[in-house]
Amino acid sequence: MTGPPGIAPAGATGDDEPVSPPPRALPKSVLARGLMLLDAFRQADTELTLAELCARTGLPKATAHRLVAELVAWGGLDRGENRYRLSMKLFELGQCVPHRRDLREAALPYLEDLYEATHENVHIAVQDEVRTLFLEKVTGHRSTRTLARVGTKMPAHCTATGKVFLALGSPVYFRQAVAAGLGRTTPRTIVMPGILRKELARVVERGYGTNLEEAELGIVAVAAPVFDRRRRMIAAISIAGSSCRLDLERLAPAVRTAALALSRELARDRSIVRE
Amino acid sequence: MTGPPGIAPAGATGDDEPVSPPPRALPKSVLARGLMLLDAFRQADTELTLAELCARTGLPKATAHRLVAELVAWGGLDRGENRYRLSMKLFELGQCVPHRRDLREAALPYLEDLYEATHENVHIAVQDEVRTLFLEKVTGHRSTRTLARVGTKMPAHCTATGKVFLALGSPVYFRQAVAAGLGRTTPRTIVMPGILRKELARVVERGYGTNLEEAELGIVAVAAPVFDRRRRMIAAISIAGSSCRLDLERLAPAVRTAALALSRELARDRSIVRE
DNA sequence: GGCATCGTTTCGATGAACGGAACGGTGACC
DNA sequence: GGTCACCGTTCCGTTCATCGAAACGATGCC
Repeated sequence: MTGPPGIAPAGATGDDEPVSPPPRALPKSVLARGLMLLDAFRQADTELTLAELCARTGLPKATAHRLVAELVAWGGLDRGENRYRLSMKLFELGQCVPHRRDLREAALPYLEDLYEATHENVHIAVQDEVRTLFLEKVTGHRSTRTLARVGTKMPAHCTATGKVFLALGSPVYFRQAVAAGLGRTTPRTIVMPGILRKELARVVERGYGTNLEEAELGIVAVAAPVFDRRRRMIAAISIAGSSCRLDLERLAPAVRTAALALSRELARDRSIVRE
Repeated sequence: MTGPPGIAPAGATGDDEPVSPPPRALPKSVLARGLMLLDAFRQADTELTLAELCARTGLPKATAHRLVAELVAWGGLDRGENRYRLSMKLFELGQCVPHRRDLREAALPYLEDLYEATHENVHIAVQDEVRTLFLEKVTGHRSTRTLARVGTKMPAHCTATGKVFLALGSPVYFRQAVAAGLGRTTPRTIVMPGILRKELARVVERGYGTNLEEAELGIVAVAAPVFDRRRRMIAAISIAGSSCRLDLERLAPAVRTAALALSRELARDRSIVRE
């Protein structure tokens, strides 16, 4: 409920709550409340205390205590001296996600080939809402450190993989991304829809997308699309590294070739098709 | 229901349930029931229908239906035309598990080095109860296909990484493993506790463990321990591949060196210490 | 020693959860 | 095309699991 249950806000005595508590409507269902607790770990990873969990979820102490105990019993949380953290069981569960598992296993050899040729960061990503989600990242000692992490999402409009999705994936991606706002993360981020559209046209024309320090200063990337058997784009492969070391023009064919080979393999045997 | 609600088959009134249903005590808690549904996907990955979920969990249809709907609303399950599957959100959640994330990120460059030198399967694993859990696996086109998959567990006594844990990890590992039974998976699996103990002594002596077709015929492996800053073993690195191509004696120093370098790095900066 | 904050436990009121039963749709089989 | 089997979905009266304020004990800080 958005409206506070009391009388109209302008009333004299009725203003009991001093504006401060943003009372997220708590889900009534026990299950939903328990799952909120898991969600609480997603932004601030590391460990959380019971009090922190209460603060993040808005649950009363007693309730959170009970539910957390149940999550620990299930094995989803580990507790260490008044601290809770996500447990290895959740990692195992996450690895069972079929779409991700099959795609990773099929892609990894190609990613390794690219890594070996460049020794830079090699990714495979899928589209998730308006963001690009990194399924896997291969990196080494000689690779430039980047922000991209496995399992995290970045805005589509400022990443090479995301741009490929915006250009070659479902048209709704572009609309959604613009509607969500083209946030600026570096001075070189493309924030004007018109310019982005031109850029995406170039992606279509060339068959690959680039990122010229648009997500992170000093980091450039090049990405190519992976298709399923019905020519629908399901993933993107990219190489990212230092802007002064990477020659994107030269790398683009290699990335495209890898993506093409993976596409062919996917078309051949398994059905990594969304429904 | 397996037992028809009619009269007892053999006559006597007391024997209502004809032995067949192993009535797992259903948890009363809603949260635990909901989590059971997620667990149901762990063995038989891929997709499940509502009826299959009921069969696996023992939940009544109406209850499962309600809870599944809630899991879908949370985002943990995707539904596609009367089919449910684990969603990408669970993958993301699994990637937040701090222990696994930090260890993987620190280890990956060393795994890549080993991969590049051998082009065989390179793993990093931790110990989970009596099994060895693969946190990461690097593999390529030229690598021999093996059973080991990221996020899955294998018995400790028949894997190279597991043996290193049994030999150099907490002494309870060995006791637990023997108590759980040394199951045979190939003719070369070591199933006698005495022989295993001798083998583990050799691991201590040499500083690395091997697996000579003990988990999978035709596959051999060599593994070395990774220590935290307090010299407690927290992981193992291994190389696995075809028994006719891999020279374990020659690879062992490389694996040990990588594990040692990783141990030093872990001791240096981050605290990947179990509480 | 007082104070703040933490995690834990208690317990009676309450309503969310339960699940048997009924319903509508689909595909296989005869 | 009629029947059957099985599916997912919805309904609804009963009840027991869930709730959370309050009290409690432990801990650390001023």
